[in-house]
Amino acid sequence: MLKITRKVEYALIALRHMQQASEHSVSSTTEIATQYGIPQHLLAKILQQMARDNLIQALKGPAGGYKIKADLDKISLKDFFEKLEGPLGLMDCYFNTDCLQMKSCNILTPLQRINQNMRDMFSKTTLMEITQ
Amino acid sequence: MLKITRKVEYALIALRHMQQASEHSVSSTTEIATQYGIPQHLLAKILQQMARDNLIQALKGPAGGYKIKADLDKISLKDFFEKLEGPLGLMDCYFNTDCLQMKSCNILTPLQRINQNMRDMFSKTTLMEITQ
DNA sequence: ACTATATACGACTATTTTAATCGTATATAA
DNA sequence: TTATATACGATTAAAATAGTCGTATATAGT
Ligand code: FES
Ligand code: FES
Repeated sequence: MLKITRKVEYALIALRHMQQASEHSVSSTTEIATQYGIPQHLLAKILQQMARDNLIQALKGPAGGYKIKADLDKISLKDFFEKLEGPLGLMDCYFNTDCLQMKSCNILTPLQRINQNMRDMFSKTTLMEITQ
Repeated sequence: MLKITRKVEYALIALRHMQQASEHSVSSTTEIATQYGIPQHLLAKILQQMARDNLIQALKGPAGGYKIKADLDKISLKDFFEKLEGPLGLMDCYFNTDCLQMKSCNILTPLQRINQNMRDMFSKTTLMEITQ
Protein backbone atom coordinates (compact mmCIF):
# COMPACT_ATOMS: atom_id res chain seq x y z
CA MET A 1 0.00 0.00 0.00
CA LEU A 2 1.04 3.62 -0.59
CA LYS A 3 3.55 2.77 -3.28
CA ILE A 4 4.64 5.04 -6.07
CA THR A 5 4.00 3.66 -9.54
CA ARG A 6 6.64 2.31 -11.87
CA LYS A 7 5.87 5.25 -14.12
CA VAL A 8 6.97 7.67 -11.42
CA GLU A 9 9.98 5.59 -10.56
CA TYR A 10 11.07 5.41 -14.20
CA ALA A 11 10.58 9.16 -14.51
CA LEU A 12 12.73 9.85 -11.48
CA ILE A 13 15.46 7.53 -12.67
CA ALA A 14 15.50 9.27 -16.03
CA LEU A 15 15.58 12.72 -14.45
CA ARG A 16 18.46 11.81 -12.22
CA HIS A 17 20.29 10.31 -15.14
CA MET A 18 19.93 13.51 -17.15
CA GLN A 19 20.79 15.66 -14.17
CA GLN A 20 24.05 13.84 -13.81
CA ALA A 21 24.88 13.93 -17.51
CA SER A 22 26.94 16.90 -18.54
CA GLU A 23 25.12 20.21 -18.94
CA HIS A 24 24.94 20.36 -22.72
CA SER A 25 24.58 16.71 -23.61
CA VAL A 26 21.32 14.91 -24.26
CA SER A 27 20.28 11.43 -23.14
CA SER A 28 18.32 9.22 -25.49
CA THR A 29 15.48 6.92 -24.51
CA THR A 30 17.47 3.91 -25.64
CA GLU A 31 20.45 4.90 -23.56
CA ILE A 32 18.42 5.27 -20.38
CA ALA A 33 16.19 2.26 -20.99
CA THR A 34 19.07 -0.12 -21.56
CA GLN A 35 21.15 1.20 -18.69
CA TYR A 36 18.40 0.72 -16.10
CA GLY A 37 16.48 -2.17 -17.65
CA ILE A 38 13.34 -0.16 -18.35
CA PRO A 39 11.04 -1.21 -21.22
CA GLN A 40 12.04 1.22 -23.93
CA HIS A 41 8.65 2.00 -25.37
CA LEU A 42 7.23 2.58 -21.94
CA LEU A 43 10.02 4.94 -20.99
CA ALA A 44 9.52 6.74 -24.29
CA LYS A 45 5.93 7.54 -23.40
CA ILE A 46 6.92 8.79 -19.99
CA LEU A 47 9.65 11.03 -21.37
CA GLN A 48 7.22 12.38 -23.95
CA GLN A 49 4.81 13.30 -21.21
CA MET A 50 7.54 15.01 -19.22
CA ALA A 51 8.47 16.93 -22.36
CA ARG A 52 4.84 18.09 -22.75
CA ASP A 53 4.93 19.16 -19.12
CA ASN A 54 8.06 21.19 -19.84
CA LEU A 55 10.13 19.27 -17.34
CA ILE A 56 12.53 18.21 -20.05
CA GLN A 57 13.28 19.29 -23.57
CA ALA A 58 13.24 16.98 -26.58
CA LEU A 59 15.71 17.10 -29.41
CA LYS A 60 14.68 15.04 -32.41
CA GLY A 61 16.73 13.27 -34.99
CA PRO A 62 19.93 11.24 -34.80
CA ALA A 63 22.04 12.11 -31.79
CA GLY A 64 18.85 13.51 -30.28
CA GLY A 65 17.34 12.81 -26.93
CA TYR A 66 16.24 14.77 -23.90
CA LYS A 67 17.76 17.15 -21.45
CA ILE A 68 16.44 18.82 -18.36
CA LYS A 69 14.58 22.02 -18.95
CA ALA A 70 12.87 22.91 -15.68
CA ASP A 71 14.50 24.06 -12.47
CA LEU A 72 14.23 20.90 -10.40
CA ASP A 73 14.89 22.89 -7.27
CA LYS A 74 11.60 24.70 -7.67
CA ILE A 75 9.34 21.71 -8.33
CA SER A 76 7.92 19.82 -5.38
CA LEU A 77 7.52 16.09 -5.37
CA LYS A 78 3.80 16.64 -4.87
CA ASP A 79 3.54 18.70 -8.06
CA PHE A 80 5.66 16.18 -9.93
CA PHE A 81 3.51 13.26 -8.79
CA GLU A 82 0.36 15.12 -9.73
CA LYS A 83 1.70 16.03 -13.15
CA LEU A 84 2.39 12.38 -13.88
CA GLU A 85 -0.39 10.57 -12.05
CA GLY A 86 -3.08 13.09 -11.25
CA PRO A 87 -4.57 13.96 -7.87
CA LEU A 88 -2.50 12.89 -4.90
CA GLY A 89 -4.44 11.88 -1.82
CA LEU A 90 -5.09 9.10 0.62
CA MET A 91 -8.78 9.02 -0.35
CA ASP A 92 -10.64 9.62 -3.60
CA CYS A 93 -12.91 12.01 -1.80
CA TYR A 94 -10.14 14.50 -1.26
CA PHE A 95 -10.82 15.75 -4.76
CA ASN A 96 -14.18 14.23 -5.44
CA THR A 97 -17.07 14.78 -3.07
CA ASP A 98 -18.62 11.40 -3.85
CA CYS A 99 -16.84 9.89 -0.90
CA LEU A 100 -17.54 6.27 -1.95
CA GLN A 101 -21.27 7.06 -2.08
CA MET A 102 -21.35 6.43 1.62
CA LYS A 103 -24.30 7.72 3.49
CA SER A 104 -22.13 9.15 6.18
CA CYS A 105 -18.41 8.64 6.40
CA ASN A 106 -17.37 8.97 10.00
CA ILE A 107 -13.65 9.29 9.37
CA LEU A 108 -13.63 12.00 6.74
CA THR A 109 -12.42 14.83 8.96
CA PRO A 110 -9.57 13.00 10.69
CA LEU A 111 -8.44 11.38 7.45
CA GLN A 112 -8.29 14.74 5.76
CA ARG A 113 -5.92 15.94 8.44
CA ILE A 114 -3.60 12.98 7.88
CA ASN A 115 -3.88 13.46 4.17
CA GLN A 116 -2.88 17.07 4.51
CA ASN A 117 0.18 16.03 6.48
CA MET A 118 1.20 13.68 3.73
CA ARG A 119 0.67 16.27 1.02
CA ASP A 120 2.63 18.80 3.04
CA MET A 121 5.50 16.39 3.32
CA PHE A 122 5.67 15.90 -0.43
CA SER A 123 5.22 19.62 -0.97
CA LYS A 124 8.28 20.38 1.08
CA THR A 125 10.48 17.98 -0.85
CA THR A 126 11.86 19.12 -4.18
CA LEU A 127 12.69 17.01 -7.19
CA MET A 128 16.28 18.12 -6.79
CA GLU A 129 16.52 16.32 -3.48
CA ILE A 130 16.06 13.07 -5.38
CA THR A 131 17.99 13.79 -8.52
CA GLN A 132 21.01 15.57 -7.17
CA MET B 1 -1.57 7.43 -6.38
CA LEU B 2 -0.71 6.85 -2.72
CA LYS B 3 -4.25 5.99 -1.72
CA ILE B 4 -5.25 3.81 1.17
CA THR B 5 -7.30 0.77 0.20
CA ARG B 6 -11.01 0.35 0.76
CA LYS B 7 -10.12 -2.40 3.18
CA VAL B 8 -8.26 0.03 5.40
CA GLU B 9 -10.96 2.65 5.05
CA TYR B 10 -13.66 0.15 6.02
CA ALA B 11 -11.59 -0.97 8.98
CA LEU B 12 -11.15 2.58 10.20
CA ILE B 13 -14.84 3.33 9.84
CA ALA B 14 -15.70 0.23 11.83
CA LEU B 15 -13.18 1.07 14.54
CA ARG B 16 -14.49 4.56 14.92
CA HIS B 17 -18.01 3.26 15.03
CA MET B 18 -17.17 0.86 17.85
CA GLN B 19 -15.13 3.48 19.65
CA GLN B 20 -18.13 5.74 19.75
CA ALA B 21 -20.55 3.02 20.82
CA SER B 22 -20.98 2.72 24.54
CA GLU B 23 -18.26 0.94 26.46
CA HIS B 24 -19.98 -2.39 27.05
CA SER B 25 -22.04 -2.75 23.90
CA VAL B 26 -21.06 -4.67 20.81
CA SER B 27 -21.52 -3.70 17.17
CA SER B 28 -22.50 -6.34 14.64
CA THR B 29 -21.21 -6.58 11.10
CA THR B 30 -24.70 -6.04 9.75
CA GLU B 31 -25.21 -2.92 11.80
CA ILE B 32 -21.98 -1.32 10.60
CA ALA B 33 -22.30 -2.50 7.00
CA THR B 34 -25.79 -1.12 6.55
CA GLN B 35 -25.08 2.15 8.31
CA TYR B 36 -22.10 3.02 6.10
CA GLY B 37 -23.03 1.21 2.91
CA ILE B 38 -20.20 -1.31 3.10
CA PRO B 39 -20.63 -4.75 1.46
CA GLN B 40 -21.46 -6.93 4.43
CA HIS B 41 -19.43 -10.00 3.55
CA LEU B 42 -16.41 -7.90 2.81
CA LEU B 43 -16.65 -6.06 6.08
CA ALA B 44 -17.06 -9.40 7.85
CA LYS B 45 -13.74 -10.61 6.56
CA ILE B 46 -12.04 -7.40 7.60
CA LEU B 47 -13.48 -7.56 11.11
CA GLN B 48 -12.42 -11.19 11.38
CA GLN B 49 -8.90 -10.23 10.51
CA MET B 50 -8.89 -7.43 13.05
CA ALA B 51 -10.14 -9.92 15.63
CA ARG B 52 -7.28 -12.29 14.80
CA ASP B 53 -4.93 -9.33 15.19
CA ASN B 54 -6.42 -8.68 18.63
CA LEU B 55 -7.53 -5.21 17.70
CA ILE B 56 -11.12 -6.11 18.44
CA GLN B 57 -12.88 -8.88 20.29
CA ALA B 58 -15.56 -11.08 18.75
CA LEU B 59 -18.68 -12.23 20.55
CA LYS B 60 -20.52 -14.96 18.71
CA GLY B 61 -24.16 -15.83 18.65
CA PRO B 62 -27.31 -13.71 18.57
CA ALA B 63 -26.78 -10.23 19.94
CA GLY B 64 -23.12 -10.83 19.24
CA GLY B 65 -20.71 -8.62 17.37
CA TYR B 66 -17.41 -6.92 18.01
CA LYS B 67 -15.99 -4.47 20.45
CA ILE B 68 -12.64 -2.78 20.71
CA LYS B 69 -10.02 -4.74 22.55
CA ALA B 70 -6.72 -2.97 21.94
CA ASP B 71 -5.63 0.39 23.25
CA LEU B 72 -5.97 2.50 20.15
CA ASP B 73 -3.81 5.15 21.70
CA LYS B 74 -0.84 2.84 21.58
CA ILE B 75 -1.14 1.62 18.01
CA SER B 76 0.37 3.68 15.23
CA LEU B 77 -1.23 4.09 11.88
CA LYS B 78 1.85 2.52 10.37
CA ASP B 79 1.45 -0.64 12.44
CA PHE B 80 -2.25 -0.73 11.68
CA PHE B 81 -1.67 -0.40 7.94
CA GLU B 82 0.97 -3.09 8.03
CA LYS B 83 -1.24 -5.44 10.01
CA LEU B 84 -3.95 -5.13 7.38
CA GLU B 85 -2.03 -4.70 4.16
CA GLY B 86 1.51 -5.82 4.77
CA PRO B 87 4.73 -3.87 4.25
CA LEU B 88 4.28 -0.12 3.95
CA GLY B 89 6.67 1.64 1.64
CA LEU B 90 6.95 3.82 -1.42
CA MET B 91 8.92 1.12 -3.23
CA ASP B 92 8.89 -2.66 -3.19
CA CYS B 93 12.59 -2.69 -2.61
CA TYR B 94 12.24 -1.21 0.83
CA PHE B 95 11.54 -4.72 2.07
CA ASN B 96 12.69 -6.75 -0.87
CA THR B 97 16.17 -6.36 -2.26
CA ASP B 98 15.09 -7.27 -5.78
CA CYS B 99 14.62 -3.62 -6.61
CA LEU B 100 12.74 -4.26 -9.85
CA GLN B 101 15.62 -6.41 -11.10
CA MET B 102 17.29 -3.23 -12.21
CA LYS B 103 20.94 -3.36 -12.87
CA SER B 104 21.58 -0.21 -10.94
CA CYS B 105 18.87 1.95 -9.52
CA ASN B 106 20.16 5.48 -9.24
CA ILE B 107 17.43 6.79 -6.96
CA LEU B 108 17.45 4.16 -4.26
CA THR B 109 19.19 6.19 -1.59
CA PRO B 110 17.20 9.40 -1.93
CA LEU B 111 13.93 7.50 -2.23
CA GLN B 112 14.67 5.62 0.94
CA ARG B 113 15.03 8.90 2.77
CA ILE B 114 11.64 10.10 1.53
CA ASN B 115 10.17 6.73 2.34
CA GLN B 116 11.49 6.95 5.86
CA ASN B 117 9.87 10.35 6.25
CA MET B 118 6.55 8.92 5.23
CA ARG B 119 6.84 5.94 7.54
CA ASP B 120 7.83 8.25 10.38
CA MET B 121 4.77 10.35 9.77
CA PHE B 122 2.47 7.34 10.02
CA SER B 123 4.41 6.06 13.00
CA LYS B 124 3.73 9.23 14.93
CA THR B 125 0.00 9.12 14.32
CA THR B 126 -2.07 6.82 16.49
CA LEU B 127 -5.25 5.05 15.58
CA MET B 128 -6.98 7.02 18.31
CA GLU B 129 -6.37 10.23 16.40
CA ILE B 130 -8.68 8.91 13.73
CA THR B 131 -11.27 7.12 15.77
CA GLN B 132 -11.73 9.52 18.64
C1' DA C 1 17.79 12.89 -51.94
C1' DC C 2 18.43 8.97 -49.01
C1' DT C 3 19.10 6.65 -44.77
C1' DA C 4 19.53 5.78 -40.10
C1' DT C 5 18.15 7.23 -35.72
C1' DA C 6 15.43 9.57 -32.80
C1' DT C 7 11.00 11.50 -30.80
C1' DA C 8 5.49 11.50 -31.00
C1' DC C 9 1.36 9.37 -30.14
C1' DG C 10 -2.76 6.64 -30.12
C1' DA C 11 -4.65 2.02 -29.74
C1' DC C 12 -4.34 -2.17 -27.85
C1' DT C 13 -3.23 -6.12 -24.65
C1' DA C 14 -1.49 -8.21 -20.49
C1' DT C 15 -0.70 -8.39 -15.76
C1' DT C 16 -1.39 -7.34 -11.15
C1' DT C 17 -3.87 -5.60 -7.48
C1' DT C 18 -7.99 -4.62 -5.26
C1' DA C 19 -12.81 -5.36 -4.39
C1' DA C 20 -16.61 -8.13 -3.91
C1' DT C 21 -19.24 -12.50 -3.78
C1' DC C 22 -20.45 -17.27 -2.56
C1' DG C 23 -20.87 -21.38 0.11
C1' DT C 24 -20.48 -23.67 4.16
C1' DA C 25 -19.21 -24.38 9.02
C1' DT C 26 -19.51 -23.16 13.87
C1' DA C 27 -20.95 -20.85 18.10
C1' DT C 28 -24.62 -19.36 21.24
C1' DA C 29 -28.55 -16.74 23.21
C1' DA C 30 -33.36 -17.13 23.43
C1' DT D 1 -34.61 -26.12 18.17
C1' DT D 2 -34.17 -21.90 15.84
C1' DA D 3 -32.51 -17.59 14.55
C1' DT D 4 -28.60 -14.78 14.41
C1' DA D 5 -24.05 -14.06 14.56
C1' DT D 6 -18.98 -14.90 13.59
C1' DA D 7 -15.23 -17.86 10.80
C1' DC D 8 -13.02 -18.82 6.71
C1' DG D 9 -11.58 -20.59 2.30
C1' DA D 10 -12.57 -20.40 -2.72
C1' DT D 11 -13.92 -17.98 -6.43
C1' DT D 12 -15.13 -14.13 -9.50
C1' DA D 13 -15.34 -9.28 -10.93
C1' DA D 14 -13.56 -4.88 -11.53
C1' DA D 15 -10.15 -1.52 -11.67
C1' DA D 16 -5.61 0.12 -11.89
C1' DT D 17 -1.11 -0.50 -13.61
C1' DA D 18 2.30 -2.04 -16.82
C1' DG D 19 3.77 -3.11 -21.17
C1' DT D 20 3.36 -3.71 -26.40
C1' DC D 21 2.58 -2.50 -31.22
C1' DG D 22 2.15 0.16 -35.32
C1' DT D 23 2.78 4.16 -37.62
C1' DA D 24 4.00 9.01 -38.27
C1' DT D 25 7.32 12.74 -38.13
C1' DA D 26 11.64 15.20 -37.52
C1' DT D 27 16.58 15.71 -38.61
C1' DA D 28 21.66 14.92 -38.72
C1' DG D 29 24.87 12.76 -41.56
C1' DT D 30 26.16 11.02 -45.97
S1 FES E 1 -15.51 8.24 2.03
FE1 FES E 1 -14.00 9.80 1.92
S2 FES E 1 -12.94 9.64 3.81
FE2 FES E 1 -14.49 8.17 3.95
S1 FES F 1 14.41 -0.20 -7.72
FE1 FES F 1 14.09 0.25 -5.60
S2 FES F 1 14.26 2.43 -5.49
FE2 FES F 1 14.66 1.96 -7.57
